[in-house]
Amino acid sequence: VPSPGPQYARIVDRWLSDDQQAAWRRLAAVIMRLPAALDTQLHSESGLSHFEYLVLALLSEAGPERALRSSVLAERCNVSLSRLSHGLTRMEQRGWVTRRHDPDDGRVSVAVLTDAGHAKLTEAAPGHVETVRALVFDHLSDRQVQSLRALCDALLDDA
Amino acid sequence: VPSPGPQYARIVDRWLSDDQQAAWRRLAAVIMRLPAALDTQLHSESGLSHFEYLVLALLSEAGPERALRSSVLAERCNVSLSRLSHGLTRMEQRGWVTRRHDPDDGRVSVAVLTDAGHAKLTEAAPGHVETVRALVFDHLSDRQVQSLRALCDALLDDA
DNA sequence: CAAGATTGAAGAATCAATCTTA
DNA sequence: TAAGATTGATTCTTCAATCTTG
Repeated sequence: VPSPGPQYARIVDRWLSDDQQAAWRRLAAVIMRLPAALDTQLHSESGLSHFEYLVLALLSEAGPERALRSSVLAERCNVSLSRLSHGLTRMEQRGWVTRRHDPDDGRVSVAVLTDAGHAKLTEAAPGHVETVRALVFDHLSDRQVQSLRALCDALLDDA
Repeated sequence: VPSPGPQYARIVDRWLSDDQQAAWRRLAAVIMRLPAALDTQLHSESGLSHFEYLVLALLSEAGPERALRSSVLAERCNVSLSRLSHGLTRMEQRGWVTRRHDPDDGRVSVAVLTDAGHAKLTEAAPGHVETVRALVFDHLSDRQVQSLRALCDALLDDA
C-alpha cells in the first residue's frame, strides 16, 4: 500500500491523458444521471421505465403490424435478450404487449403492441419528450446537436 | 387508436427536430450500452460494479485520510444517498470500506477506504482503464475528446 | 447439436418509511 | 422539527441453466 504522497491519488489518471480523464469523469456522470432522470420522470408520470417506453416506441414504429422479433427488439433497445424477455413478461401482464410465435420458425418469438400499449405510449410521450428536451436539447446549440450525434456514432461504431 | 398511415410511426418525432431525434436515438443507445459494458468487464475481472469502482476511486483520491462524507461521496458518484448506503453496506461486508461517525456532528457518516479496498482498486484499475480506452477513447480524436467534454459539461450544467 | 428464447435464483436499485442527532 | 443517513419491501437486472424448434 503506497504511503501518502503525490501519488496517493490518481491511480487511474496516469493511463489517460488529462484531457481524456476530464472528459471521462463528465461522461461517467452523464451515464449515471441521465438514465436515472429519465426513469424517474417516466415512472412517476406514467408508471414506465425508459426501457419499457423504448419497447413501446419501437413497436409502434414497426410498420402497421406493430410487431417485432424479440431478438431485433432487444438489439434496437440495446439490452440483452434475457432482460427483454423478463420485461415483455411484465408488459404482457399489464396488457401492453402480446407475444406470438413465428409460424415459419417456431423458435422465433414476436412481440406485438396492443391497443392498450399504444394508448400508454401516447399518454407517456409528451412528458417524456419534454424531459428529453429539458435534460438534453435545451442545453445544446444546433451545432452541438450535430456534434453529439457524431460523437455517439463514433462510440457506437463497433459495438 | 390511429389507423395505419403516415403517422402510425414517429409518435415522438414530431416534438423533436430530425437532427435532435437522430442525436437522441444515438445518445439513448450509448447510455444503455456503456454502463452495461463497464459493469460486465469490471464484474468479470474484478467482482466490482462500475459504481463500486467509483466509490473506491473517489475515496482513494480523497486526501491522505482516504475518507469522505456519505453525502459528498453520493454527489460525486452521481447516485442517491440510499443507493450509496446500500452499496457501502455491501462493500463494508467485503472489507473494502469502513464507516465512522463525524465526532463534530453525530448525524454525519464518513466512509473510509481500507487497505484491502485500496488493494482491490489497484488490482481493478488497469483492466478498467483499458476498457474505458477501448470503449471510448480509441474511437475519438483529440478534438473529439474536447468536444465530448464540452458537451457533457453542457448537459451537466444545472443538474 | 445449434439457434432463439425463456426461466429461476441471486444480487442490486428505488421509494417510502424510519431512525438518530442537532 | 429538520438534516443526515439507513433500512425494508418491491421491482428490476444479470447470469447460468433450461427448454424448444430447426
